[in-house]
Amino acid sequence: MIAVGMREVASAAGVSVSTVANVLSRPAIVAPATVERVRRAIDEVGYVPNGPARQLRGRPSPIVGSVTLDLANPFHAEVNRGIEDRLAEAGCVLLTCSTDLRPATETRLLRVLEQQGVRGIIISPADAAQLPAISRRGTPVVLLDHPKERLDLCAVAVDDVLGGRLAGEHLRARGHRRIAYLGATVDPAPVARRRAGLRAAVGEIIDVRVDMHPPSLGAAAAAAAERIVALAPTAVVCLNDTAALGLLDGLAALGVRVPADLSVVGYDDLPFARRLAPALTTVRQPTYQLGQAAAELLLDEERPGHTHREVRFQPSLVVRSSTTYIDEHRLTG
Amino acid sequence: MIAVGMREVASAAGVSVSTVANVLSRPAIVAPATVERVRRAIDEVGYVPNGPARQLRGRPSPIVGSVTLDLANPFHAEVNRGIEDRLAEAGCVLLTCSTDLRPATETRLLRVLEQQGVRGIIISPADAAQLPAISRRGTPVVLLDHPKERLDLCAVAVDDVLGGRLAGEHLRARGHRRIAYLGATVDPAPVARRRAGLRAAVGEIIDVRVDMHPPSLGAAAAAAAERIVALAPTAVVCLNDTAALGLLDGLAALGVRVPADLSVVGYDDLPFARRLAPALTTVRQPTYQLGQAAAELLLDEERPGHTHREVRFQPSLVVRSSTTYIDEHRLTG
DNA sequence: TACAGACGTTACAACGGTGTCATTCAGACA
DNA sequence: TGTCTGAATGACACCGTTGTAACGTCTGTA
Repeated sequence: MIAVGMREVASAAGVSVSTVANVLSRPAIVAPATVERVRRAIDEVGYVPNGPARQLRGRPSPIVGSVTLDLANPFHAEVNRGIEDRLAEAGCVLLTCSTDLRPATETRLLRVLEQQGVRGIIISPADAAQLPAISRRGTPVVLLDHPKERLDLCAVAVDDVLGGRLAGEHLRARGHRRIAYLGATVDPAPVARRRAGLRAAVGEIIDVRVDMHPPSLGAAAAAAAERIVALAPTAVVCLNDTAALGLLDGLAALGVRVPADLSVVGYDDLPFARRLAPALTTVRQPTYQLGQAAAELLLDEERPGHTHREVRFQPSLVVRSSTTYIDEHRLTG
Repeated sequence: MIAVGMREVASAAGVSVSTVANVLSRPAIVAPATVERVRRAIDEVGYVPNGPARQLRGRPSPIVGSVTLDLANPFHAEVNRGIEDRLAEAGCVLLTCSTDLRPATETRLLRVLEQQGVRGIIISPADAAQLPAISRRGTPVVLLDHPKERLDLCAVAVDDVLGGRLAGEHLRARGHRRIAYLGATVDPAPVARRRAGLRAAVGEIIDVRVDMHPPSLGAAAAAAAERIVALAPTAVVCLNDTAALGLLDGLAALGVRVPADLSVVGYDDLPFARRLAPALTTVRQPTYQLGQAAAELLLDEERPGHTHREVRFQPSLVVRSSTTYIDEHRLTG
């Protein structure tokens, strides 16, 4: 229980702490017999290197922090897998946390990560204001699924406007004119851009805004079903699949048939989307690649001539059976 | 970009570093005017405390590590929320990572967490062997969703045997006799116990084992559909809802109707379970409470008279439409 | 035998922050 | 005026690890 450090290893092996340090950091310069002896002593006394002390001496932290909006959303999990796989090659470890869309939580998490001197931060921000300062103070920051715009940071983003437009064009082509958008009272930037794309495609949209902080996103969407029905749209575009899932729940409870009475579009194409009743029309984002690109940019920050840049991906529409033609709707409804 | 430490703050405020330290740690003993001056200097020079240096001097880390089997599984996300909420009260921050069921990854993650001197570790282990040693060396470890058994650690567990039994009894009561179990080639301990409970309830089970490391769990389960159908069971119990989702996909592709041709049971009651086609019969675990209890146990580790103990929860069966009576099956099939 | 050079090992000073202890100084009182 | 008290501040050693530079030893050569 009492701390065992290099001192204990050294005395167990009958050498100085410097030699123990050498065995750990540059074993080539130590006599093989000594290396062996020290290694044995390390196992014997149960020595575990002290990370903070190493960091204090200038060794970089192996930890990269990932700050997500909602860990419960499998979208982030898949992105993280992309990040992790790339980082592992560089000997780093990814530790993730969730802000649940709360700026105060985000600030708290960022402060801890910066103070701990993590190797870098990959973040889907609720509020990007404080990020450039963190980057300037020396902790690399990469924006994820968030437009770079004028921020002096690296960013990986999906063309959200296009995503929204794809959904809108799909619905218009099927005759829909009264289209509702189910969003959060304060949409994160990328979500707001999806809405903008949708609006550009359909001319006008009926806004339905719900307070959806995780984990009640699904429940909030379900509760919004009644409000939406009262507004009599023929289609609803949801800010993401989790909200769409909740909405389907709420609609089912009201006896509203999808898509006969109302078409529903999601966003993200989560694994469950194609197995829902009805299978969900949604917009797919390249999640794994998004993560890989973010990790790549983060690692690039350490290279000398680095300049901040943005990598952009394209979303694609996945048409399933939760959307249908408005004429068909009129006939069957 | 050059590191700004207490030295810079001190000279900006015209005091010594000791005084700066005092302002930060024990502001009461410093003259109010000085406190004010130092605070201003801190903002002015953009000082951020150096966590590793503080830790080296004995201050505990604010970070608690959560090691999960599969971060993409919303089950873990919900558990983490329970942990986080409780930890936040204690001023801690939860950082999560995923082993994807790989013991090598688990070892790597645990090593980093221990070396960083985290405040504690909450883990759903793939392999619990190395955990007691970590605990003994001074990093508190709490087992999550894993039985304590003879391990000298705190644990939070669900009665997995009961969970499996509930699924089994449900199927037997509906006339099923040929029951398959869809599991992983190496089930984590709690999953193996679910199987044991199932077996105890139904007498004999047809084992179908698939290599399902995340993220291909769903795909692997889908691919197993054909094998399962060939074995002609009347019901399948899946190791969790994600596998059940994949299996439903695979069965649909084969034209097998659920539950008419085959009943399917999941485990976890993830949010999407009740919206699937058909709505999934599954076993629910108290996720959020599981997390809270784990956090509670972890915090208790720091108290003087602490002794390791286990907190156990009960699962419950949620019957939906993916399971039906075998007679009905015979008639309609 | 003396000496250069290679090799292996070690002493030491940092890294940034903290607590202990000593020091300084203003003000109060005899 | 001298002494004492208390508050406020600062000098310093230490936490565990690392790189540098210096050390000692040993081999081989002149």
